[in-house]
Amino acid sequence: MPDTTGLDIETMRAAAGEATGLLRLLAHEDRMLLLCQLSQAELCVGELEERLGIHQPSLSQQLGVLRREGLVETRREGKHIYYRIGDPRALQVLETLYGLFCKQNGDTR
Amino acid sequence: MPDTTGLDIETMRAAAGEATGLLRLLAHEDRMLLLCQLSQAELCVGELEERLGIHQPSLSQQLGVLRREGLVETRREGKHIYYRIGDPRALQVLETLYGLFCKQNGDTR
DNA sequence: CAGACAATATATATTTTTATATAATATTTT
DNA sequence: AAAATATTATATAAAAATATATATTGTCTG
Repeated sequence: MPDTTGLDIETMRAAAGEATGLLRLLAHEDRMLLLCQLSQAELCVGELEERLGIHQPSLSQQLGVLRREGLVETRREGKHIYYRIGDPRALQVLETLYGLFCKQNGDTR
Repeated sequence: MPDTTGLDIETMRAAAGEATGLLRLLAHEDRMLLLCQLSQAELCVGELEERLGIHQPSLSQQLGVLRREGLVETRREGKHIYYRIGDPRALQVLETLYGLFCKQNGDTR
């Protein structure tokens, strides 16, 4: 574990604020699933809807949250809008969580 | 990035539920700061209060949340109650966040 | 080009959850 | 019993989540 005790409280609070800001965005089941999908491939809304079984307006709303906060980026292709991860920090947290909650039980995928 | 696309949606949802459950607990500035302190040392409430400048009842309330959810464990010594981290998963997420939000700017501590 | 259709986004209202502050109470040691 | 420390209860405020309805944008057909 890294030693954070030397940091003054103001600095720590600032970092904690940033960190919790990111965590709040990730701490939502649908958004988490969206990001997991997007960590594997760029996908359009319809594909996400099909894979996750989330109703379109909910989907679009959560994608909107992620977009406004910079966690995902988009690209339009005809009537489809493709989403991809746009924040490497989110990706790294996702990776840690994968190790903790998905990889257990000898699944060495 | 690990490949999660092969997991069926039910399994993914279950894992996402667990993961977001943990994240919700971490996505709170005071709780985050508490856990950061406790990642370095076992501390009693008074010490936490002094280090973080959080009012005692707020502190106790958030410690209560963390305790009920198993993220921290306690030990009594006289009139003091010492807290320590009780969930290795929390520790690992904290470590990732430290790398992303605290270690930047050439701080090689 | 108008009109229809398909994909995605936004707005709004409602409910639920979470946070915050204060006050009151409990526990343990001396 | 008193002092120090910690916990719980309660009320209020603020923030998120959810569902439903509606709007926008682009494409294709006749």
